[in-house]
Amino acid sequence: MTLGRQGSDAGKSPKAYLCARKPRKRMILRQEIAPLLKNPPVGTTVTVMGWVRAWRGNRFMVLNDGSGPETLQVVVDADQFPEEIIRSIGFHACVGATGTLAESQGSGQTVELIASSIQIFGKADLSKYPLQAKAQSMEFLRENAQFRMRTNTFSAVFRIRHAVAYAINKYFHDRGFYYLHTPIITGNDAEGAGEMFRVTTLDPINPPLDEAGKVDYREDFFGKATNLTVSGQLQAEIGALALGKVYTFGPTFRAENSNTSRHLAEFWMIEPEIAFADIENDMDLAEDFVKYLINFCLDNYLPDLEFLDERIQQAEKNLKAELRRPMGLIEMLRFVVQGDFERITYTEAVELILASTPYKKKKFQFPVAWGSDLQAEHERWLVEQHFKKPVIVRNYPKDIKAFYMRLNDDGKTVAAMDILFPYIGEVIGGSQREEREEVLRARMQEMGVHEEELAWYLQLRTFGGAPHAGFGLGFERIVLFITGMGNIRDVIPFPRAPKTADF
RNA sequence: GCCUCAGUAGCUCAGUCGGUUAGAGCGGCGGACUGUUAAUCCGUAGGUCGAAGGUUCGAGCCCUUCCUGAGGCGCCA
Repeated sequence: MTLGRQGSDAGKSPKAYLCARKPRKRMILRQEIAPLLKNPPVGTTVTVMGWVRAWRGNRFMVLNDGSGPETLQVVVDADQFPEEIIRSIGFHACVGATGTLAESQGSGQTVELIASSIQIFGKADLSKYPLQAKAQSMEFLRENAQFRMRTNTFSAVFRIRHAVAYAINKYFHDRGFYYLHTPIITGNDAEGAGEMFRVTTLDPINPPLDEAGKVDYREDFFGKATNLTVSGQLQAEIGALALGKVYTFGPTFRAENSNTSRHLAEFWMIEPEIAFADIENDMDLAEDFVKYLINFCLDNYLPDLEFLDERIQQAEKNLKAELRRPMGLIEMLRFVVQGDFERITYTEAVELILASTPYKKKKFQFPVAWGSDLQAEHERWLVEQHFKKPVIVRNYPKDIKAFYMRLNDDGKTVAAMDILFPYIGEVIGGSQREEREEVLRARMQEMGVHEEELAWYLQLRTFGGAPHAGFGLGFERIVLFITGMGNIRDVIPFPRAPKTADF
């Protein structure tokens, strides 16, 4: 039995993963299909276990066990097995098969398993089972999330999701960062990143009231009003100003009524925070980091990416040429990691948009002016039409950015940066943090952030402060980009969004 | 939260100008076949047309409200 496959663990002896004791008699022993097919031991007896992807001609059973996108065709001589066994084989039934691995007589695969014994683990009654052996809509599969990982598309998506998560931890670990767990329940109401979910144990029908007749949170579990976190950044800064380089990687919650294919109410976010760093260091780290994640998937999960690439091309075959993606998935991923991201200032971005053809032809719906935020249509023009590659925009007007971002010498802009990707828009938002106590205090006042709530945050500047910077990467957004999926709800196993909390 | 589109069989969809008994492909079920590649062939069952209300002699189709989904926008990662 082997764990791990194309990753850095591949090639190690399978024994390394088993405990030292000898296999017991009743222990289930199987070989996983993806590693088996890398170097197929033709002529030997093997046992595989998985779910039936296709059952053709009462003779050919195609198995997949999730170890990769690869399938193994099992040849079943119906006369050699009881009818009950044969009748139990069907789409997405769970089956084990033992037999001899042989060169395939057919043309769709190189090897196949000639079954000598078959074990039915779980039948799937096709008159009731919702999925079919054909292309199904993403929406339908989302409603049947208990089964969707058995499909080619979603098993590939979730293997890639794993790969990205692993690569994140590996990247930071290899570079001396420490993984910091910031709180999921927070008493800060000043994180400044949108609407929050209230966490309470008070009776919602009959809550305790204070003298003013308002809900008395002094009687709540934590003795104060608490919420689910919208960001671990402020706490990560504590870590950076002690451990030097830290990152967080955990769930984040935003109670915004966002109905788009790029937003979730519960998503995972990576927030590195580094001491002794300015906005330039921050951009260098962010660019190197996302390129690493993409390269890791290209190097270790290419079969899954190839499947997803093929799937997108099939889906877009019937679209008009101008609606199709200009590049295939893998082609685009290679393109992104090969070149430098374009780096421009907000001011330059505004100038470029004002000089653009769509602006002159009044194709943009929203006005463009220095001081207002770039609209999605402007960002898309910059990334997809003008530069045709990822773009980092930095030095935004201070009035449209958060209080903790470092004020530039011009007094008008802050050292903030957004990385914009084709198709998915903003994938990273970051900044150099304001380390000058008096400037920070003034900014908090300006933005209406109460000092007393963030006294500890200000103290990081009073005592042993340092220039520092960091950014937030939306985990599902980068998975969305790497898999080429169209909706962020399809790259998280159990999506949470407005009116959506099934499973 | 806003705009647009959609909701008809298990799935994907067609349904003309409001008119008799609502259709197809796939899937299911029954059978045939057995070196297939989403196998193929024959047969067959399956619908409260998203919900409620309204207009009309008559509504899948028109009107109102609501629910759900998709795409776009805003908020952001």
